[in-house]
Amino acid sequence: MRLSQTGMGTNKLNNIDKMYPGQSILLQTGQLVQYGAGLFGYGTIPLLLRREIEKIIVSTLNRYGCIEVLLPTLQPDTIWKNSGRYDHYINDGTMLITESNKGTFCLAPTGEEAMLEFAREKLKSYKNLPVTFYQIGEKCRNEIRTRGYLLRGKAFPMLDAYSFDATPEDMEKSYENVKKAFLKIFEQIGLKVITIVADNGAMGGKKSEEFMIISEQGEDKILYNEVTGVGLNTEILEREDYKEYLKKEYGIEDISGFKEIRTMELGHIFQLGTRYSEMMNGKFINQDGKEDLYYMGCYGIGVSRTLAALYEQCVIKDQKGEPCGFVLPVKIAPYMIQIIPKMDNPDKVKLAEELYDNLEVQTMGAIIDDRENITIGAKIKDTKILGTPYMIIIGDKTDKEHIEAENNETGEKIIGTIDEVTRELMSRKLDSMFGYNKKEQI
RNA sequence: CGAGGCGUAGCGCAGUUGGUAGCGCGCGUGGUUUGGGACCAUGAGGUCGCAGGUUCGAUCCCUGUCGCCUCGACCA
Repeated sequence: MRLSQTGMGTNKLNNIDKMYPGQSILLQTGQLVQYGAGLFGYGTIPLLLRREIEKIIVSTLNRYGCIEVLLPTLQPDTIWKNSGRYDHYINDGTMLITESNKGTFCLAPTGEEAMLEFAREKLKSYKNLPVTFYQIGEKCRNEIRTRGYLLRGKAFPMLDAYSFDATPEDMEKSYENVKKAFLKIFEQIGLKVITIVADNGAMGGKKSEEFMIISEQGEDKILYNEVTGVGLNTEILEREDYKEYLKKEYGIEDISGFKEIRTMELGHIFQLGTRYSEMMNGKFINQDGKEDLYYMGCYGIGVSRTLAALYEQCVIKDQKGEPCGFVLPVKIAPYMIQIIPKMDNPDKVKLAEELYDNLEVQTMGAIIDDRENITIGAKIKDTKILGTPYMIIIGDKTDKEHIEAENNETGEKIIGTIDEVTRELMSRKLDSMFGYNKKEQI
């Protein structure tokens, strides 16, 4: 990418939001644009980073046997009326609708209804089961209170997966399968998550767990045992039968050693049982030739929330301790290297272009900062604004035989000829990718 | 929906005890610069969120309204 084509000027940060420094930087530098409470536009780097997250989600779920599909966000009101959730979602203000001369349409806040319609067409026999379908699509929820920019928005990309099984035992297996996949996904993205027990009340199933990262920026309070790693959402304690529930479903007997901590919810999984199949007539033909209801599970990851969490985790600080930008992990950074040529020296520009072509051919993802009349110092700072992990300055001291790539996080320098440096960067990129592929075992 | 805060240039903010506005950064132009956020000169850019009211006159005071942020309530 040529920075001269992006409209990016130089950026100076002011008054960074202490609560959400990462997203504050994105907004101040125009990488995120706010249109209203909970409504955001994405600049190219956050968008590409979001795609990287989505790629990890898709490739992992596929490896765990799930099938990707895509459902519409704009849906006819009839499917919501059929499931009986139309009034509920309209009354509590969550679901946005739009009237037209062809009837009323709903902007889907979640996907159970549409996915059940989709699945019912195909999963007519027990021989078709088990199946887990998923999509990554835009969800719309008119949240009564948005919060933390991307962390709780009104329109946001979400992964939602739905499993269909013939028996409760199989549902349990599907649930555990997706749970394992989710853990793998967050591991690959580079976020440390814990799974905790959640209240399944609203969804009406048996078990429910949340994927949390421990963070003061989160809006959830959980009880957590640091020694055993067992945690639960405090909302559980509102259940009258919470003691029996924790013991029976999760084997948790004593919560006296649990401490209250703040967390950010990135994913949530549920065993739904037959609740939705009952409401929407989700049936298949069993071995005896009779109709049975699907046992379902549903599973979600907030993609934009995960993106926000990742950015917040990658914030770096200057000497004064003030947030000054990001360094994204090599594994997932849309662009690995930023090349900064000395623009008034035609030879150096030519060398920089050669290096840029080299890196692009190697598909490493390179940015060349070919903006005119911006000092090298300012361009160096801007590599941190974009979060590029490495930079290479092509200045007076640089030539084909002597190039330096600097790691933006550690300051470490890779020095060598243009080919040597390219090769070293390439191998680091491959290592970061291969590193997790190698470990991956189902 | 309850409580609090804030709406003034693209961004971050001053300010006017009422006389229609400034600063820093950014942006345009000319020049000098170019290895860790350069400098000089010179410009462009704002019906001070919106609507009423008080007043000779409102960005400022009053009322209403809309928007945004935070805390709470809520949250598949």
